[in-house]
Amino acid sequence: MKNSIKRRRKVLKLSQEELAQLTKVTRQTINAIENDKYDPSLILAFKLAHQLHTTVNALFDYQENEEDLK
Amino acid sequence: MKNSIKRRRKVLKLSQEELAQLTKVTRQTINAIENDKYDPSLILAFKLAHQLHTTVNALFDYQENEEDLK
DNA sequence: TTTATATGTAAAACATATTTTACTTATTAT
DNA sequence: ATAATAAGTAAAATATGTTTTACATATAAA
Repeated sequence: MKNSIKRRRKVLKLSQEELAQLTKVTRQTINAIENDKYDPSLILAFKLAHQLHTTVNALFDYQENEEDLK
Repeated sequence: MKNSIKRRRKVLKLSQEELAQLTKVTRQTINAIENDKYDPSLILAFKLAHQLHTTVNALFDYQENEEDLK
């Protein structure tokens, strides 16, 4: 699932490390999610949306044909 | 994290089994999530929101003080 | 009141998300 | 050009989410 974390993070002039601290995960987690290694947990998605001043639905680009994925 | 899946599912007169099939998970997964055993993955949260005609943010009740949870 | 459908629950196996540690490359500032 | 900060990546360990199988209870229909 695509997301606009990197773009929105840069708008707010935050480093991966700073966003990691704000959401209480490691920098590697932020990096992996920005680079589509895996999707975050639901609660981390909410924290990211909150810190980036948006909603989960706006931050993540869910496509109908992702129906088969977990 | 609380959610309003059961309530919204009943509005649409769907059984847990039917919602499970629509979102391509097992009935036990729906049951566990409705009864707050664990939170769904992000992609399942999107599928549930979609089938229940709502958004992830509206379906799940994220609270700021859940900051410490994963 | 028996039968069918729906819901609650549990353990083991399996899949995915996150941390930790560590090293590398890229970008920015001095 | 060197130093500092930021970003990309990876393997192993741990945590969490999902399936499978199975059984129990509750609710609705015949």
